Amino acid sequence: MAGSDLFTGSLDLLILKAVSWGPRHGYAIGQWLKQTTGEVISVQEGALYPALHRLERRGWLAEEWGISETNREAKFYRLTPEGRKQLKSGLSRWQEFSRVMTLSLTADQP
Amino acid sequence: MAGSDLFTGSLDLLILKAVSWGPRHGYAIGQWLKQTTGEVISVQEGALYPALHRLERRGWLAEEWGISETNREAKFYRLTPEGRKQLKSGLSRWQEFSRVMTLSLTADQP
DNA sequence: TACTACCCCTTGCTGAACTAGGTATAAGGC
DNA sequence: GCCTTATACCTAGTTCAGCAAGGGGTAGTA
Repeated sequence: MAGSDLFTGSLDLLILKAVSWGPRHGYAIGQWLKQTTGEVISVQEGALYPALHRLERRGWLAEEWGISETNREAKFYRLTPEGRKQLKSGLSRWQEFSRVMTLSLTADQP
Repeated sequence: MAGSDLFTGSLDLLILKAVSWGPRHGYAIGQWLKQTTGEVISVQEGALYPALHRLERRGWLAEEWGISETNREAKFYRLTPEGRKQLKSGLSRWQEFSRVMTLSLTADQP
């Protein structure tokens, strides 16, 4: 399929979700993805950071330098109001999509 | 997200499913997709036909000219043994992916 | 001192889907 | 006979997400 283990387009949604509880820096977002999705969805840094910049460029995220929990410089991403709107619509889009997809894939001969 | 309403990579799987009951020509596959997925997943012909050629090139589909139900020339696609194997693994891949995706997207603050 | 974990980034490439066109035939209405 | 609609196939050019494979630098620890 596309790439190795991602259905393209899902990463943006996961990122928005990851920062929905408050500002987070890129590396922490990557860690969260790794933990919650396990080996099923693996996101490389070469995909993660460009995605963050993309979402920032669209105005869905806002970035700000700060200090991480381990006392290092880190760029924190915060969900903008527009980003929260996109998260909401993206969630319902996902639900509709996965519902229809599963329905089709388990359908009997028409 | 990617494109307008597809999660990239799902089309191949849907096509394999569409021909799992027996040979079907491209146009009929498009009609089936339109019917079962409604407006949620819209597949343009400009995406469908290249996808069919792609799957044929991979050896997952075999093509053969024939006559359609409406008495026209049409190219029928049949699932090869390798294609059936791919359908099976694609299905479980989808289940795993959608499970993890939904889990992550509905997760509470960690 | 070396090593690991943390934290950021880019370039070049592949490939799926979109946009926007094109050709041709059968059936049915006028 | 002619026009429209539905059927049935196709391609070229573009966009853009993700991958592979690198890069740099800092804090803490052995």
